[in-house]
Amino acid sequence: MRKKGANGQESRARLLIVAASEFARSGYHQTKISSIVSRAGLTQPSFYLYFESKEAIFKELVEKFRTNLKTLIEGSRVEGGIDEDDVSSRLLGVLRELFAFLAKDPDLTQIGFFIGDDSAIVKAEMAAMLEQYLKDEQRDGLLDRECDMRIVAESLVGVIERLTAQQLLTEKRTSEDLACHVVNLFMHGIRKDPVKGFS
Amino acid sequence: MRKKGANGQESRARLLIVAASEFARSGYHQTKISSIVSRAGLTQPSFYLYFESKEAIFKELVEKFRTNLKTLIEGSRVEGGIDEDDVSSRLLGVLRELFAFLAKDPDLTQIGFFIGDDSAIVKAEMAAMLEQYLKDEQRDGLLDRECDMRIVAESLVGVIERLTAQQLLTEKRTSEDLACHVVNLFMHGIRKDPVKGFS
Amino acid sequence: MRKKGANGQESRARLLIVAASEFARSGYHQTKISSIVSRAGLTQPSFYLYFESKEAIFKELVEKFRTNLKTLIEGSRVEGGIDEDDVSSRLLGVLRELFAFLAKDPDLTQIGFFIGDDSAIVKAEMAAMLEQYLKDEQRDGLLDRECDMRIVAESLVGVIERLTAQQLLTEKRTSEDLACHVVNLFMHGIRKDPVKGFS
Amino acid sequence: MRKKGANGQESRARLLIVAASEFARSGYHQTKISSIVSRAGLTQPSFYLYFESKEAIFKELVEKFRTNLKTLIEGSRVEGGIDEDDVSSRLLGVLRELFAFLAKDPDLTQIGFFIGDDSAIVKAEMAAMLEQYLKDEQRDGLLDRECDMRIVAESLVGVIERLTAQQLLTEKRTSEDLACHVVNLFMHGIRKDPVKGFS
DNA sequence: TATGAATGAGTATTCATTCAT
DNA sequence: AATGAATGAATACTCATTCAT
Repeated sequence: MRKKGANGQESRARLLIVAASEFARSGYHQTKISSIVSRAGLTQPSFYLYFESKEAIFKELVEKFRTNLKTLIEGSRVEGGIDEDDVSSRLLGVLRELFAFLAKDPDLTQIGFFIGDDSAIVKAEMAAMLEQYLKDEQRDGLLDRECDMRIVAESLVGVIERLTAQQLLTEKRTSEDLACHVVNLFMHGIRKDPVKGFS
Repeated sequence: MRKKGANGQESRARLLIVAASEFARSGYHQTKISSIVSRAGLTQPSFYLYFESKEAIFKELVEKFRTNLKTLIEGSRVEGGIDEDDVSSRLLGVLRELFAFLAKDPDLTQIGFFIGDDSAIVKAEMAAMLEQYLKDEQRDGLLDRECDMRIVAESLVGVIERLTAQQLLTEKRTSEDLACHVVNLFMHGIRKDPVKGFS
Repeated sequence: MRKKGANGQESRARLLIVAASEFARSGYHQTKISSIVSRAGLTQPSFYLYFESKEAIFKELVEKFRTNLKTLIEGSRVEGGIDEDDVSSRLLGVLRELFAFLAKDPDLTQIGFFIGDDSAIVKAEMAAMLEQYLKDEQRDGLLDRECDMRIVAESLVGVIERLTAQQLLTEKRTSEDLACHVVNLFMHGIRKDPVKGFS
Repeated sequence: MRKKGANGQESRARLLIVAASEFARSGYHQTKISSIVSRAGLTQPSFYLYFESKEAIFKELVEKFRTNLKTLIEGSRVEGGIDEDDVSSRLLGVLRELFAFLAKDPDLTQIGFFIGDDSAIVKAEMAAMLEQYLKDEQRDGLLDRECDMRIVAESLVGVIERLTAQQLLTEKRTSEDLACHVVNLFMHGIRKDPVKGFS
């Protein structure tokens, strides 16, 4: 039987969870230490037992998001893309994983992908990664030679960004669902009568 | 001969311009009244001669953006879409106008489209408008029946959002250029060998 | 007719005076901004209208003391020492001026000579100055060749320091009085039967 | 074999030593309990096992200094002054002992003689003691009748104070050396051609 | 039209100290 | 003898806003 808060790591974890929720809802500046600690059942000085400053806990959350994302990307390079023998399937795999990742911890996604100052960097890295992927497929003759993959990659990031915020985090659509739609859109466009692969 | 700053409307206008620039660069909370007035060559009390509060001037800027946008959209319904007899051309017209609008006053775009709390509403309205347009074309048999135009419209907004922030406001690409690329992407996708109309 | 506090420079001056008094009585860390402003009839934010920080106002006071002292020393080199034709008289002149200076603004003396981190430097400079003066007189054959003027100068500073704190600032003795005693002590010592010049 | 720190008296002693070092270096207010205990290899609650408060441990150190000093003075009355048959030798003995005492435990000297609020009292007592001694010699006709021994004693304390801080604690001079210089200075002054006894 | 002067309300951070184990 | 966890109380500093002129 354990006393309330007798375990420091538990308190630290609670603070992280509550802080993520507060930052996600109100942003960095609006979020006050006092509300974090009160929701975590602690007092202000206790906060400084576990984190150097407000900035420190925020950075830790951002870093957590970025690390998770990096892990995902590195893992998917090896595993995700290779076993599929079809361009669309490969792209679908990539997007499915991305959306699934972004849906897993909404607060963290909000912070790392939308609120944090680093979110611009995160998206730039994501764009660069996608651009590389698209150019590889293009070089293999599997995608349209005429396309400017720079623009396509940026567009893809924009789509992911918006659908995540509007459909995924609001739970209107599943990551599976969104991935399919985006692949179709990007592969065939919306002209009449295209040959469909997924729907 | 007029005393320095003796014209109130001039001071008010200067404050609006400087405030737009500050808000665009630093966001709402980071921007201090003190820096706005000092850049405008006034003192703090003078600010309150023209605006009720910090929030008021910000809202006025946001409102200006929204009004401009509404004007654009209403104007383009009558004029823009009708004279073209080709779907792609019509979409191109719409996007060209949108990007041109977003490029015209970068500070205002930053505020109304990215910073303000209302930017979510603006984008939602834009998505709704585009969805309606796309559904109209779809009903006329000019676009793929299978497409979920809700998702397509949201994606289009995402693309506009990101390309505006990354390419348009940074002056890497022109609005014309971006409009072409987006139309191609959305009309044909990136599959190999699509029939192109614009590039 | 002037409203209370309508003059900014007056408020600033009042803050400086009150702060000097508080710092002198309680030291740097014990002195709170809140007590300074309340004694000056202002509120906390007003303090920051005139001074960057608590450290800044303290430094300004220290600097004021050091500047005053420097002015005194430079002035006395030209004027004070030259017209007297007797070693004792010259030393008396120097000490009289020093004590008079230290007695003039007790709070400032307390801060610059005893409390501030720089007080060590001030005293070291004073010791160096005195050492130079003594060595000059010694070179001219007017003081004992055997004396280590380094030690004498340090001792003199120690004496000034203590007599200032114990006798001068407590108003038990005048600067005139103290200067005489110190000159006698340093010139003749306390042995029986020395030839006296001042008493 | 003894467990690490299992001996309470050892921990207490360690705390005293570390605290003395910290207080001496940084002063009372700058010194934090947290740094004392961490340097002593303990935790904060353990501190309160041995001392009531921060003030308590500081006072204990001050008291230790004062007790040591009192012991010295009482001892020297009996021993130091009597066997010498020369005024200068007796004063030399007193100063030698004082400087030696002040040099023995620099941290403690720093605290008891310079930092603690009581240091003023300590010095006042020292001044009183010296004044008494000087007046005794004066009454016996061994020192100049004209001298105000109050001032001389205060001066002596000032000299001791400064030379201790500048020369003794910085190890530039030995206590023996300083005692000689001070005796010479106070006995003969710095006039040309005095009869010397020590140099 | 403009401003010099002033402030109310708020917020992150620090540190000595204690409780339960 | 020792500690992990927690806190009460205090303080420097910021900023939007107002008053009297």
